[in-house]
Amino acid sequence: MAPSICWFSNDLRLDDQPSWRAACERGEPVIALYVWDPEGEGDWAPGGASRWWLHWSLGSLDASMRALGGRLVIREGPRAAVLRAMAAETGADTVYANERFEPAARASNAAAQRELAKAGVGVVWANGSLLHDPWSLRTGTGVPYKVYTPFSKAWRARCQLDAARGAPRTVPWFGGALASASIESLGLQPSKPWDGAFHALWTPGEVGAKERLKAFLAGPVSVYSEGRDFPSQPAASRLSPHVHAGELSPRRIWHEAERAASAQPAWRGTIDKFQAELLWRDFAHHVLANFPHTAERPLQPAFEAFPWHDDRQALRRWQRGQTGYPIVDAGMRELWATGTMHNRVRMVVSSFLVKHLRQHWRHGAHWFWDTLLDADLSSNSLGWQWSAGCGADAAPYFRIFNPVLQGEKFDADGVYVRRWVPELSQLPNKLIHKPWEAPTAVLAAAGVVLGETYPRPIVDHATARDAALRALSAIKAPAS
DNA sequence: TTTTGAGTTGTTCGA
DNA sequence: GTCGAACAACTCAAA
Repeated sequence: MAPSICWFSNDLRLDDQPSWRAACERGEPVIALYVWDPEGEGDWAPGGASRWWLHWSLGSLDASMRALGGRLVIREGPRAAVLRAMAAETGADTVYANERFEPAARASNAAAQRELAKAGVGVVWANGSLLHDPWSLRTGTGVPYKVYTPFSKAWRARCQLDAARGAPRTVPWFGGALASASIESLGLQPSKPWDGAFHALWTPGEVGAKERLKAFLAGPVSVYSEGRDFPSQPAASRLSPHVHAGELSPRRIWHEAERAASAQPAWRGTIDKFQAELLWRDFAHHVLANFPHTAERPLQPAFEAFPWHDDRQALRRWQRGQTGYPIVDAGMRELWATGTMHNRVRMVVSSFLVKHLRQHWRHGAHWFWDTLLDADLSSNSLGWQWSAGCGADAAPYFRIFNPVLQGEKFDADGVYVRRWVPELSQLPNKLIHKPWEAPTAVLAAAGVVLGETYPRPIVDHATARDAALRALSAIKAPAS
């Protein structure tokens, strides 16, 4: 019988990996293949931070396979051509792969499948990245959901979650010699070294992912529901980059969380909250898969006419964490230094960009895409459109975060700001989120010179808020 | 078809 | 300082 190819993409794991299991269980020789094909991702080729992660995650997967007596074969080029060539080279007649749901990836995967069919090679698709496929859940009238709550209710009522299945015990490795590109040759590492702090914070790969999940469910999850809004508390799971790379299956996470809840009944509520985030992730994929234009354009058509500003200088100051609003700057600097940003702060900085600076949400989406280790097209698009008020379940027009109040509420002791904006660290708690209100003597004592050691606010909150509200009313009720 | 209740994460103002 | 209401009107989803 002919060998088969297991084609890896955003599923860089062996545990609960349906296409890997299917390929191994077929019993014929298996080739484990990763194809580096950024062009197949359309306008959303992996950003810098995602590439950094991918580099190490591929290494981890290859190491796991070598420990099992095999290896990961890596090739570069258009997926259709690479897969077809590999099939021709090995005589493989079947490709096993997990589906992708982002519009460009879906299209190029479909094209690859057609190309393979011409050569008599079949593709067997599985879903390894979502709890549930994004197509079958529909409202009573048969259309996709646009609101999270009914989506989640329908999910809980109608979706059965299969058990997670461990890695296959034996792998019938393909015996022939196959050329493989080295991971280094893919050029995934940054040319300028901005990833200095990453290694201390992250362990890309399935092993690190499992450890982090275990550690999270052993303790921090118990305070997740109350603590997750406070950026200086260690209550976040920090699993998202692992999930994005596919090093953990969402199904595995769900079941492990369920197990923790059974062992600790008092944690039921907080674990519900945590599991709901997995449903949000599914919801984001549901929205992008069914409304494929929403990576670029607003779900709500009225927002096509929104009067965005185009101020490169302001955008740059936002990106660099130089807006003069400490909580915003702390978040943007955390992002740059660590490849992540606390969720609460993501909302604050995105609201600030689209409401206070009135820069198009796409600018923010692109910056996050390049700098976030967990950059996920579905979640990123949903999140930015939510912040801008133009997407599914969007924030109401009047919900404009006040960066001072957000700081005072969620970083009352200033621990988060002091960590990321050290030039303000000597200010007292009462002023750390609004240094421009500090008396001269206090500023001097703290070694702060506004406009020199730390910027003055780029915009006045009240003024910017009013302008944003006016802009929003303009697209809802155009002046006649 | 029409109606009804609701909509992740907020702020401001006036009492 | 605390508290409740207002902040548009619309869209979504289900009854």
